[in-house]
Amino acid sequence: MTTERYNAREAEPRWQKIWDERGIFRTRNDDPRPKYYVLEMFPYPSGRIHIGHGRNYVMGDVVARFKRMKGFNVLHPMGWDAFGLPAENAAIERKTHPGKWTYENIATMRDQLKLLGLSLDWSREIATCDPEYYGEQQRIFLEFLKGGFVYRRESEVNWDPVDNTVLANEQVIDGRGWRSGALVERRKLAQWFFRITALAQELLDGLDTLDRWPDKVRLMQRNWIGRSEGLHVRFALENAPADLPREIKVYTTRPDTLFGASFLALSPGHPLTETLAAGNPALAAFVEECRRGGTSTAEIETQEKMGFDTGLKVRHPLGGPDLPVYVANFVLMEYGTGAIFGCPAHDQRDFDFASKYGLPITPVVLPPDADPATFSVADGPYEGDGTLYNSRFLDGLAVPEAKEAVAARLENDVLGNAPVGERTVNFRLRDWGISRQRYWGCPIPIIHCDACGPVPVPEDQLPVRLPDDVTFDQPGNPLDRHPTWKHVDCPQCGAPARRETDTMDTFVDSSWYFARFASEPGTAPLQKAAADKWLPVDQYIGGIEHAILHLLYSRFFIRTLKKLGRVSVEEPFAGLFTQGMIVHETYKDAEGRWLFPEEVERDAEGQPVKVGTGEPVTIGAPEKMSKSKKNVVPPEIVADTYGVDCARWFMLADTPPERDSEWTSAGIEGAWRFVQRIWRLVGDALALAPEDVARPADFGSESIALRRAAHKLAAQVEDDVERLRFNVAVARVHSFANVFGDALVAARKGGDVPADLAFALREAAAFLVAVVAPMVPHLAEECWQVLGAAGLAAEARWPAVEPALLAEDTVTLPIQINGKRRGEIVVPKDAAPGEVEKAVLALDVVTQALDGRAPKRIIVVPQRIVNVVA
RNA sequence: GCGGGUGUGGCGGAACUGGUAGACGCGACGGACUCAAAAUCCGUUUCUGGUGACAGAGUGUCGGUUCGAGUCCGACCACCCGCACCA
Repeated sequence: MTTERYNAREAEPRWQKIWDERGIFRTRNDDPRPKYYVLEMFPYPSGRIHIGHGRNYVMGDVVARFKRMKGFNVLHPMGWDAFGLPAENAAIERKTHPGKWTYENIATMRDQLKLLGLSLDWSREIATCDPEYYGEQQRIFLEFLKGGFVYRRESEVNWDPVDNTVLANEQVIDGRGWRSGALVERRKLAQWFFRITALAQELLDGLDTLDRWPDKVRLMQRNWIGRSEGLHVRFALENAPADLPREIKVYTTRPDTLFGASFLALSPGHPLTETLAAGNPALAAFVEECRRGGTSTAEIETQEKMGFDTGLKVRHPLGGPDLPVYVANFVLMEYGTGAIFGCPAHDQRDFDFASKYGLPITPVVLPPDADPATFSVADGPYEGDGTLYNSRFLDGLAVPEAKEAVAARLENDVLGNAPVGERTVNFRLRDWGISRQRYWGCPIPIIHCDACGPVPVPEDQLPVRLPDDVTFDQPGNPLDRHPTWKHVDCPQCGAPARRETDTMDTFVDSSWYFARFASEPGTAPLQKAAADKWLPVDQYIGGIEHAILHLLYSRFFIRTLKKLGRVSVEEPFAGLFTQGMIVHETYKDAEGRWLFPEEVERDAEGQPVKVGTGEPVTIGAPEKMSKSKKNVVPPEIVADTYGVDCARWFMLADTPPERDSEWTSAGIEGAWRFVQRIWRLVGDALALAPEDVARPADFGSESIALRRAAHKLAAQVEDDVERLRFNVAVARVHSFANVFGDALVAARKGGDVPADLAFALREAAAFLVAVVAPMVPHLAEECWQVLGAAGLAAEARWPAVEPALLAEDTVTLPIQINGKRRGEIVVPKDAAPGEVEKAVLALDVVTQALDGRAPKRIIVVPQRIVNVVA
């Protein structure tokens, strides 16, 4: 059989052009079919993509194409997360404009994505740096402001004193500015915040409804939100001067350990600390020392507990001894009330602190089965459950009961004119600071007036556009030093005022873009009807690195938009999938310089050497593809040598999609062989059954066997793709190809092909092509055409499976003797267990094993297995 | 430190709610076709012993539940990820 090779390089652009010309991936909102919204996290236009970026787009594309075949009206859009710092860096380094750089990158990357043959509706493409998009975002900001979801307060930033600029956290390396190398300072600036904490409980509860999210991501969000239940306890200050407050409020989740308290500690940022420090240079110096303490994780981890005794004392609320008040470096201002009581016997941090400063360590919780006479915490605190002792009225109570007893008691005690204790729910989640002292972002639509304060930009003046005439030759924010941009009159009183020069965190841009895709091109960016039609996204696909921030912010955004009546859904993403990365070996030459994969070849002995020079090359472990390590594969090279269908097939095969997958030349060659094999199988089938045949009434056994395999394939792959188990789907296609290939060999040997077999062969070919169409769409079109099928494979329906062909009438049961497999037996599918038992006992292996004795027991699991216990 | 996950041939990995471990692919080896090569096709490929039919062992380690465990339970080891002084 001679069939010409499938020429991907020629076919792929041809079919892409046809798809494009016929606009078959354009989605209409008035299409009456049920909707399905597939979305891959949109990319940042950083320059060029490599093949590693392609994996999630290909996965999403398989889902999109599959769902179209299943009869859904599919929305599968693409856009650009186009604001952000790299554009400003590029502007500085290349003396270009961030917008120009960004749009050039978008053009390049759009072409690269198109090369992959993705079934995207490009008519809905957006870039977040488009004034139409960010103008709507400014409108949303003002609505949030009106609704009480935005506020302004002082907050610390990283300040580079040499470059005179604010640094993002990732620009601070070992406490120094990444560009200047100067020691970074903490400075307070007035900044805008989204009140995400107001929705903390809702966002937590909502996780329970997201049953198509990975448990891992839900857990990460749950921990991030960090709900805890505890008590606010007000401690009365004993010997405080008149100008100080009368009390200190602490938050605790362990009120049961109150009798074990030996000190109170304030955060260095606590208002009382600041008041005290104002009159106490030694304390002021201590606070300063705490503040200098590094911000990096390693530094915090190793930082020693430090305290400063204020000399103040507080009264114990339950009548215990008075407690000293310290300022301590390990107490966070941002969590709880910024003040704690320390119980060294039952908390590691308090234990460390008390040990260092010689404070009493009194155990009050006795572990189960411990002897109160001998139990000691000298070696370390006990943080587990147990029974209270050394605790007066709490003695003998279990920890939860003791918590309850203290809460009940303190709620009724009064200090001043309020209860001493108050039950509180606390969250780790902080409000979302969105102010960025940057140019390339969405301007915050506010005008600052000396008389009126911050005033919203009036609706008819939106969008507040970024000025184009900016320079990056000096440090700092170009918006701030622009000669005219920020000087405007106050919309309220008309007096000269200043624009807000901060722009929004780019996480704001990505918190609603999926809603923008819902409205048709050329219409308002956020339309309720359109958003309600399409949201939530049915299948969202992206990297695990966005498990918390992007996904949590988007959830917050959609919930808030719902409260403001802009959308009707509460959750943006009904289904979430986090795909693994593509990794690749790394190569270094003798001087330790990184090499591109195409610069490396194998010499006669199979040793890796540098192309041309033959010098030896060291191969490093597979790592995430990255420009800096040069272990990248450009999509163009793959497309030219093998075709993108091979790349798509490779990215779906073998490795489960949630795991990292290694790109290898052997792997892509295997994909290439299989793509050719499908083409050959279809050609061979057509050679044997050139004419379209009507469905015969009866089928011979070979035809039935082949049809069974084909129908089973369609049913199984459907199930696999629904569950995003692409690697398993690929394996099933391979298996079927083996069965199909055998059937073709047999048919060729058999001489004339009868009508029933001809039908079965053509059907098998059509099923195979349809089933692989979502994965290798160009090849599928080519096969579809030679099969003479109507229309495009991209518009075909998923094969209709005949249930009768899936049902087997006999079943092969393995026979175990004492749990070891010793044979098998073929029985009718619905054979009665008694019948099976009788047949099994007659088997040679069984009679030999029993040797005349009666079996102790026989377990017959219908349609599964038989186990004879001898 | 806390939380979560993973561990199966030379490699990537299959195995539905406890029921034939190793599907499928890669690699390797042998063979066919060919003047030769490429391509393609066929066969073998968990380990150990045996020419062989076959026997034994085997899913990180140790133990348990069960007629039966990769799957469930307990303890441990290794690696990966997230959070990290959150009171």
